[in-house]
Amino acid sequence: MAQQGRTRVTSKDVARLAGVSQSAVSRVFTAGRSVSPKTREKVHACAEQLGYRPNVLARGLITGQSRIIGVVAGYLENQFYPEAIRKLTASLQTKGYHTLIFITDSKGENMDDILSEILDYKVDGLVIASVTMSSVLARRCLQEGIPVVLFNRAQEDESLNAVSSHNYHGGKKVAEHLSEIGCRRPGYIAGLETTMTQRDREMGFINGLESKGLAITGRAIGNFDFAEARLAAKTLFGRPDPPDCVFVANDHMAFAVLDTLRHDLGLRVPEDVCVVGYDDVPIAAWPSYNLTTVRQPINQMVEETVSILMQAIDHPTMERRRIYLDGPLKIRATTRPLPEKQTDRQTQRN
Amino acid sequence: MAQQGRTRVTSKDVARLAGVSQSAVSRVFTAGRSVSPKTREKVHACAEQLGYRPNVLARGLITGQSRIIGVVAGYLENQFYPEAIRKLTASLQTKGYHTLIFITDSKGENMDDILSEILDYKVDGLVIASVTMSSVLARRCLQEGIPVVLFNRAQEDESLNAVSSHNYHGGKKVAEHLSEIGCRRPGYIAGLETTMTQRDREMGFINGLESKGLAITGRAIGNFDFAEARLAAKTLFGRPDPPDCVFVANDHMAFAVLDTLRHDLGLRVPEDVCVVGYDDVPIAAWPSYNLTTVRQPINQMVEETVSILMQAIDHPTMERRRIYLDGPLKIRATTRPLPEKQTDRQTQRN
DNA sequence: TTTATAATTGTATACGAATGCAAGATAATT
DNA sequence: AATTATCTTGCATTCGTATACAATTATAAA
Repeated sequence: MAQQGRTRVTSKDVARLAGVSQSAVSRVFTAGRSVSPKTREKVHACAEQLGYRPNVLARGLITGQSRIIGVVAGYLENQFYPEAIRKLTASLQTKGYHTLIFITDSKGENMDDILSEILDYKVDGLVIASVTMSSVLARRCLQEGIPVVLFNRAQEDESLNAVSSHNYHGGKKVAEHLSEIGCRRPGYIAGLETTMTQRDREMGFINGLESKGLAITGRAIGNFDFAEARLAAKTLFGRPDPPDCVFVANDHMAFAVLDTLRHDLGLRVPEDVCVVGYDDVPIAAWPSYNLTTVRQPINQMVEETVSILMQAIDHPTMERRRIYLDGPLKIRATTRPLPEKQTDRQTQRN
Repeated sequence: MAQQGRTRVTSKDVARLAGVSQSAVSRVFTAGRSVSPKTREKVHACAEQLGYRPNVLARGLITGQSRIIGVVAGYLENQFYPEAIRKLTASLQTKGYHTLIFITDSKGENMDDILSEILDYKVDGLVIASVTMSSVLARRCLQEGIPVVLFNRAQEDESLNAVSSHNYHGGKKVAEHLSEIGCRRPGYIAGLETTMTQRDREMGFINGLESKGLAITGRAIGNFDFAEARLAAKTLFGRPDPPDCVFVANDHMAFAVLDTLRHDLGLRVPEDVCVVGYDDVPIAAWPSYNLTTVRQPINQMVEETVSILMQAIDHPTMERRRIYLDGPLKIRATTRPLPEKQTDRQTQRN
């Protein structure tokens, strides 16, 4: 009774109208099948007249391909993710795929349930952005032959494909830049400690500093959250002998830090403190922030992700791939320009 | 050959293992079917062992319900939409539905093609955010019995459900507030002229001003775009006798306007110019902006949207509903506080 | 214990489209 | 014109699950 209004037009209806068999209609709508021009034309006309389009779900039942890619994300407050999802969706659309979105809470607690639901849809592939999945689930995907790509998160699990920027290099570049412009007391505001993204960025930063004879003088945890990052900034800069610069694990937190430095603590950026973020989301270029940051090569990342998915779908035996893309440091106005007389400062240090 | 790796577990496999019929297995996984406790338990155990879960697509073929809701959006730069999508997805997830996302370019040019693709998935419902759809497509949805909800966009097409905030009221509130704090030369920066959202906000603003004896003294077009809004602000405030306040058709543009006023034109907000936006996205509360704005009751909007969808799915004959929700004006720091001696200014005006 | 009633189960079929196969129609070859 | 090779086409079956129907079993009533 709930179906009353529906006028489901099927291939049979078209076939009847066109005076051909159902399989003829099917062939007209399947690329690479041989159909005579005459039949093709007739079927197309009838299909148009009835408003017929093949039922993707029924087709998927036969071909075993749903042409759906699952995308798991939480944490959409960080502009990086909507941006990534948009580009991913757009790119997949051109390949004839569509994205089924699954939202986890930021912590990714319900991740496993969510993923079970995804598998119910027999997705052809899976992109996981910014949340952890249990290795049990990972194994299930492998077993079911569903390609998985971890996006913007490296993972211990060696069996999964992954695409991310080279976080270690990025962190190192930040260290070198801050050193060059004469900063001597670097601070660090960390993201979620459980993520590799966080750890790699910090390690790169620490090692980069070390090679310049520097070390982190203060550290606080922002967990990739705006409000927590504000608190972290207050803590870090509230004590005596605060840092003269700070690397914040991503842009989203860096905005919070900038706001806190300027509006709550009355510090000037970059005169009193230099700030560097990571991601280069569009907001970073807005005049209010004009943030120096490491750019994530998001277009390439999306491209690689799609490319891996397509290949893995065609060749299930493909060995897993891990791609790390380098992004440039985009220098804007939250760090000082290279000083001419840097040596003055250098000597001061001794 | 592409299927090699897959171990598709079907209800038949479970049935065989459990020593029951396929239909028994089906009944165990279909709510409200009568199965003996013994069978249920046995089937559950076997299903678990094999890792079986019903194929949603195959199920959908029979029941005519895909449990997929299509969501069409473009313009994800505006934080309002990721936010809305997140809440919508989360809410639908709790009802056992999932969202298939379709991205249009901001102008919504490929809208009709996109929508055709959506219909191929036999979605149970459709949420359209911020883009226009042709009435041809609208009619097709109606004809196929697919409920459509326009989200945050009113539309001429009377046949479709719609949920949005009461843009006219919102615009009016802004006018009243600006008048109360003593502004006398209001400017307006418009969104996309083709949208009702834009028109309603402006009409409300104009009529609100009128009732206070005021009128718009300057107008420029930002088309809901950050860069265009910056240009609009430059134009509007670059000429002699510029406005002393400006209502910007949404927050996303308001940030651009604020940045331009402060960083390019050297104007102080709110001392020289007051600025009001629309949406109250999270960024509006960030210290750098601290924007006075009309709040969109996004939670209620999502709730209503889901509620309409669920009802329309259960009762296809339901008459279409249009919901306009009022949101409060959230006063922050881009408008002056109520002046004590407002009468001084009043007299100046004459 | 017998009969009436309800609960459970299996059988067979349908959903809508794709495809292997064999038959029929066309075109190419001699 | 006869023969062979190539296209097209329809028939029948399949994908994985739900469901109407009939058959069976368990339960309640007599």
